[in-house]
Amino acid sequence: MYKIGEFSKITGITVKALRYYDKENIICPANRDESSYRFYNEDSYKRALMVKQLRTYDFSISEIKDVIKMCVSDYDFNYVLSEKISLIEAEINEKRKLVDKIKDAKKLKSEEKVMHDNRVIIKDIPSMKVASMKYQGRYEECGNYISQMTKKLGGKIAGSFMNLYYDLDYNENANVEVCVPIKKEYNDKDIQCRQVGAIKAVTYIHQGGYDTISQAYKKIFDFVKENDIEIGLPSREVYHKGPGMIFKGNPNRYVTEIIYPIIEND
Amino acid sequence: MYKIGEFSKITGITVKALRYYDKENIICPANRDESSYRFYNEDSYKRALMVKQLRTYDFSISEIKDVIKMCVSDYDFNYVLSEKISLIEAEINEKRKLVDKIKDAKKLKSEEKVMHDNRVIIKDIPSMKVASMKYQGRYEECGNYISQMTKKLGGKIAGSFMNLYYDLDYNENANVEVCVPIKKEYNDKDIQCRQVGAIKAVTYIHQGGYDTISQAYKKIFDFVKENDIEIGLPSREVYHKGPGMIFKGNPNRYVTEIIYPIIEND
DNA sequence: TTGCTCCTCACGTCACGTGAGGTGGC
DNA sequence: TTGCTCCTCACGTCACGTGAGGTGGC
Repeated sequence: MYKIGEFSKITGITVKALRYYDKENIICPANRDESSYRFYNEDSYKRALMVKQLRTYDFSISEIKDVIKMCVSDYDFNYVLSEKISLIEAEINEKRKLVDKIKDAKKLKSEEKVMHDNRVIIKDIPSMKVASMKYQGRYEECGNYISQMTKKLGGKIAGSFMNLYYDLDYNENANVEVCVPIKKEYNDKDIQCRQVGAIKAVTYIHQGGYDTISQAYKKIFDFVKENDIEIGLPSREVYHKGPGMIFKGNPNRYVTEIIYPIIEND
Repeated sequence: MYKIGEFSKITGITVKALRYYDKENIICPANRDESSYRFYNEDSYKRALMVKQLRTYDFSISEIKDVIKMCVSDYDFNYVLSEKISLIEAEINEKRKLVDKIKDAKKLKSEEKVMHDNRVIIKDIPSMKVASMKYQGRYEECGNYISQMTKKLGGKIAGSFMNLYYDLDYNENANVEVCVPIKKEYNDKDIQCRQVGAIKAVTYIHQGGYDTISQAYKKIFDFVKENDIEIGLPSREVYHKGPGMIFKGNPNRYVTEIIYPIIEND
C-alpha cells in the first residue's frame, strides 16, 4: 500500500492529478482508512501506468474512461491506439488546411477580394407554393435538407432552393426553413407543403462564396437605414447558383439573392 | 449605427461573442446610449471583419489584442500571419511526433520494454564537497543548470552531476538542487559551494531513459516497506551516464542512481 | 510539540453558449 | 398591451494548478 505522495513519486503523476482521477473514477485508491487517507496498491499502480501512458498520447479523461470500459484484451487496446492515430492525423490535416488558408490570405492581401458592387432593389415578390423543412441549427446544415428534398421531390421542383430565416441576428443555432417552389402538392412526414405569401421586399444579389455573404447583409441594412425603410422577418436567401450535390464548383460564381420583407406603416 | 443584432448579421459574429469582445476590449461599440444599448459604426465594422478573420485563422483573443496593438501597416499584418503559420506548423510537428510515439508503442507492445532488474542496496555514502544551484520548477529544466555549471566550473568538476530533491511527491514545480562534486572551492553569485553530509542510504541503479524512472522509485519504496526502513529527504539522482551537451545518445544506455537517506531511530 | 502529509473546498483557466430575470421602445 | 430586442449576471466547459484552512499521526 502506498500513500498518495509515494504513489505520486512511483507513477510520475502529481498528487493533484491523482485526486482528480479518483474523483473522475479512473484511478481509485484500493481503500481509504477512517482518516480518509487514500491508499493505493499494485492494481492501482497498473491502472496508473496505463492512464499516464494514455495521457501522454493525448487521450482526454473521457476517452480514457471509454478505453477502460472497452479494452479487455491487448487487441482492443491496439485498436484504440489506431483510432487515436486517425484522430490526430485528422487534426493534422485541419492544421494543414489552416496554414494553406493563411498563406492564401497573405497572397490575396494586395489583390483584395473582388467585391461585386450590386445594387439593393425594391421589388414585389409573388406568392408561391413551396415544399419546406424546418430545423434549428447551423446554417451549413441546410445542405443535408436540400439533398433530402432533391431526392424526394425530383421533377416536382420548380425553382431555386431558398432558406427562410426567423432570427434577426447571426446565430449558430438559427431557426431555418429550407424551401423550394413546387408544381404539385407533395406530402410526407418530414416535408410540408405551404403557400409563401406575396411580399414587397428589399433585395440584393450577392455574387461569391458564403463566407463573404455577411457583406451583402450590410448592403441591405445600410440601404434600409438610409431610406428609412422598416424590414421584417423571415428573411430569405435564394440560391440561384450554388454548389452541386457532388461538386462544389467555384464559389466565386455562386449567386445568392437576399430578400427582406418591407413593413409598410400606413 | 447598428444595433447589436444587426451588427451580428452583417459581421457573422454571434451576439454573445460581440458582448464578449466588448468586455475584452477588442471590438467596442462606437457609443452606448442611456438605455445601455450598444451601437456600432463603420469603424467597428472594419475592426470586426479583422477580428473575425483572425479567429478563423485560430488566433486566440490575447493574440488578437497583440495584433491590434502592434499592427499599424499591412506589412506588420503579413508578418504576424507568417509568425502564426510557424506556430501552427510547430503544432503539426508535435502531433506528428505524437503519432510516431503511438506507432512505436503499438510495435513495442509485444516485446515490452526491457526492464533491467537491478537490486536495491544499502550503502554508506561519504560526505563530499559540491558546487550547487537551487531552483524551483520542472525536472527537465535541470539541463540548463547543468550546462551553465559545466561551462563555469570546467576542469574543477570531480564527479557526476546529481540532483537533490526536497519533495516527497512527483511535482511539476519541484524544489531541486543541482549539484556536482568539485575539487576546489568556487564561488559565484549563482553557484554556491557546500559540503553534502555523509549518509547511510538505500540506492538503486536505473538503466534507461528518464521517462521510465518512476519504476525505479517503486523498487526503492517497495524495498523500504518490506524491510521496515524509514527514509528521509532530500533524495538524490546521480547521473552516471546521461545525455551529452549536444547529442542525446541512446536513452536505453543511460545509468542513473537513485539514493534515499535512511533515518535511523535508535 | 512542531512539522509533515494528508484532506476538502473554492477559485481560475478559454471563449464563449445557455439560460434566467429584467428593462426600454414601438 | 404584447412581443421583441436589448441588457446584466451566473453557471458550465477541461484537467487539473494554486492556495486556504483544517485534521491526524509520529
